[in-house]
Amino acid sequence: MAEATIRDVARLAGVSVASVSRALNGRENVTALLREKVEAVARQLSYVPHAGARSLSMARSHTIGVVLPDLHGEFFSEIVRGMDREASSRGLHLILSNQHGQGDDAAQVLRAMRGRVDGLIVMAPELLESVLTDILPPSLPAVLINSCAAGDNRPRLRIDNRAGVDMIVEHLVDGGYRRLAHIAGPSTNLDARERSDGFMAAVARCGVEGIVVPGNFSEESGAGAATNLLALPDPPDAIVAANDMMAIGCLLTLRAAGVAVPGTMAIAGFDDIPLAKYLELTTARVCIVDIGRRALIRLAAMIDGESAAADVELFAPELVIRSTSVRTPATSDALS
Amino acid sequence: MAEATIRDVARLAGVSVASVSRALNGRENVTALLREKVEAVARQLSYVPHAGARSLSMARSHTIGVVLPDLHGEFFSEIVRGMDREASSRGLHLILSNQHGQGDDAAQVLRAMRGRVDGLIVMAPELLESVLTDILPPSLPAVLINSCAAGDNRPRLRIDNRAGVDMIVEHLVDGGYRRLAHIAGPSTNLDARERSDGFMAAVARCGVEGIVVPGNFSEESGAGAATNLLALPDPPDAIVAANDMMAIGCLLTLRAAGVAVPGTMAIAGFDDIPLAKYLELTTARVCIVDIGRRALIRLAAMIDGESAAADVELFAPELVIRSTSVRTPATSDALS
DNA sequence: AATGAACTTGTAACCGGTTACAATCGCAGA
DNA sequence: TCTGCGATTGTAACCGGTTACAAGTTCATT
Repeated sequence: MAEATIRDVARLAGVSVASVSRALNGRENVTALLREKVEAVARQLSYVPHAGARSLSMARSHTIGVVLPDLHGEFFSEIVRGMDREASSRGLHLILSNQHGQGDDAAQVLRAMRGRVDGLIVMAPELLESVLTDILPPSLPAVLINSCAAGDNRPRLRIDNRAGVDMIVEHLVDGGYRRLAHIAGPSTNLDARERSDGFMAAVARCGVEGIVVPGNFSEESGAGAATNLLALPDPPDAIVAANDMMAIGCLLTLRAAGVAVPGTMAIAGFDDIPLAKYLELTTARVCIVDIGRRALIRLAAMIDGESAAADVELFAPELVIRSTSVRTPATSDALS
Repeated sequence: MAEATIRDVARLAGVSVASVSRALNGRENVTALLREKVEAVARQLSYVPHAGARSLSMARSHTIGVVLPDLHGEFFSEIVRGMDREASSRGLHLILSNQHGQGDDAAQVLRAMRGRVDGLIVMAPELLESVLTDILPPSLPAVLINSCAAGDNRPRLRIDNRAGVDMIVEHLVDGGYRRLAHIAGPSTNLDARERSDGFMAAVARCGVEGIVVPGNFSEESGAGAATNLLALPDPPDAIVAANDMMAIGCLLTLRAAGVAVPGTMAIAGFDDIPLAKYLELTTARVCIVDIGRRALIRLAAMIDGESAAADVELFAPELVIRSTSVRTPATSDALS
C-alpha cells in the first residue's frame, strides 16, 4: 500500500540499492542489462524517488523560497509567473510564503526555510536594512527585490523609481502643466519613498511647483487625496500618484466632482496594472514578469556556484501615455 | 561556516542529540536545567533545525503542493492567497507548480511532488478524467478543484456554473431581453462546457431564443464574437459571455460600433474580476479566495487523518448586477 | 536498607536516498 | 596460465533529524 522505496526495487530486481540508484539516475557505469532490469521493476512498482530523501543526501532541494509581502492582483501573479517559468525550465520548484504580519514574523518565515530551499528570493520593501541582514543566514544564497539592505552583499533587483517619476513629470511639464501634486505611498515602503523623493527632485529640476500629500497605495486613499487637493485654495493642475490604484481613486473622484481630466487636471499613475489600460490612465509601466524572471536567473546562478556580485540591477519603467494626461482631442495609446 | 546541526549543539552542550531534540521540541520529559542549557547553546550557534531532515524522519513535510493551470491576474493571486492564509495559519507551506504545457507534462509535475509534499491541491479543468486518476498516487491525499475526475474518490470543489448562468439568464429575461447569445469558452475546459450547457438549458426553460458562438476566454475572442453576432441577419439583444474578459472585449467592440449597451444590447460576464466593477459589467461573482481557502482546509483535514469523503463541494456564484444589463437610467450596484 | 515506580537521559535504529570505497568480474597481454 | 587493469556491482557510511527502548537516577514506600 505504501509507496515503494529504492530498497523494494533493489530487492525485487535482485541487485543492490546502489545499482538501482545508479541505473535510474542515468549513470554511465551500469550494464545495459542491469539498467533494463531495474527500470522494468521500477515501472512495475511504479516507483518514484523520494525527493525529500534525495535532497537530504545531496544537500540540494532543487527548491527555492519566495518571500513576498501581501501583494495583490497582477503584481503578485506576474512576478510569480516570471519566476515559475524560469524555475520549471531548470527543474526547480517554488515554495511560496506570503508575509502577512510584519513583525519578527519575518524571522520565523525565514527560519522555516532552512533545509527546505537552496536559495531565497526576498521582496520586503517595508523591512529595515538591518533586519534582513540579521535574519538571513550568510551561507544561504539570496536575491533581494526592492529592498533597502544597503550593507548586504547580495544582488539586488530594483525598480528605477526615480527614472519613472522623472519621465512622468517631464511629460506633464511638456504638456503645459505647471502645478504638480504627488500622492505618496506609505512612507515605510522603499518604492514609495523613492517615488516621492524623485518627484520633488524632478519638479525642482523642471522649475515647476510641486507638493506632496500622503496616501497608502489604496484606491480610497487616492480618492481622499483628490478631495483634499480640490479643496486647496490654489489646486494643482496635475496629479502624479505613487501607484495606479491611487491614481484611479483620484480619477474617479475628480470625474464625479465634475473636474475635467485631463482638461482641468491631468492624472498619472505608476505600475501599469491592467486596469490602467481600460481607464486610459497615463502611467509608468514596470515589467514585473521580468523582475521575477531575472531574480530567479540570478539566484540559480548563485546556487550553481557563481560568485554573488553584490550589484544592483535596475529595471527602468516605460512611460505609457494615455488620455488622462494629454489635452489634445487626438489621444492615442503609446503602445503598439 | 556551514550551518550548525543538532549534533553540534549536542556536543557543545555536552548532552545527547536525543536530548537536544526533545528539549527544542518542547517535550515535557526534560529537566528545566537541561532545556535551558540546550536552548542557550542553540541560540549561541544560531541553530535552526533542518526541515528536510525532519520531514524525512517524521514522514511529514508540512508542505502541500499546488498544481494550477497557467492562470492570470486576480484569479491566480486570489486562489493562492486563500490557500496561503489557511496554510500559514497552520504551519504549512505551499509549493507551487504552474502547469504550462499540458501533455503528460502533468505526470512529470506530479511525480516531482513525491516526498516533497503531504498532499496536493490540483486544479486541472482541461484534464480528462482518466488522466488524473491514473497519475495521482492513491495514497497521496488530494483535493481537486474544477476537475472532472468523476470516478475518483477524492473530494472535489467546483464552481456551480449552472446556477451562475441560470441567475444571469433569468436576470436578463426579467429585464425584457428575449434573444440571448452565449460566447462559450474553450470546449476542453470543464467550466466552459458547463456554462455553455447551462446556458442552453436556461434559455430553454425560460422559453427564449438562445444561440452559442465559440470563444476561448480571451478578450480578443470576445471582441471577435461580438463582431460576428452583430453581422447576423437577426442579432441577439443580450450576450452572456462565459467569462468577464470576453464580455469586456464584447462590450468595447459594441460600444465602438455604436451599439447602445444596455439599451440595444445587454452584456453579462462571469467571474467578477476587478475590471468588471470599473466597466460596470454585470456578472456572476465567484469568490475565488474562498475556494482556495476551502481546498486547503479540506486537504489539511485529510492529512490529519480524517476520512476523505469523496463529495463535491459546490460554490454558488453571486449575481452582481451592474449597468451593462439594466435599461433604466437608475443603475445601481447590487453590492453593499 | 531494599524494592520499585516514575522520571530523565543516552544509545542506536530508522526515514530513503547518494556515493566513497572495496570487492568482484571479465578480459587482454605476457 | 597468470597478472593486471578497467569496468561493474555491492557494502556501508552518511545527510540531519526523530524516537523506541535501554540504562541510569531520584525518591517514596515498606
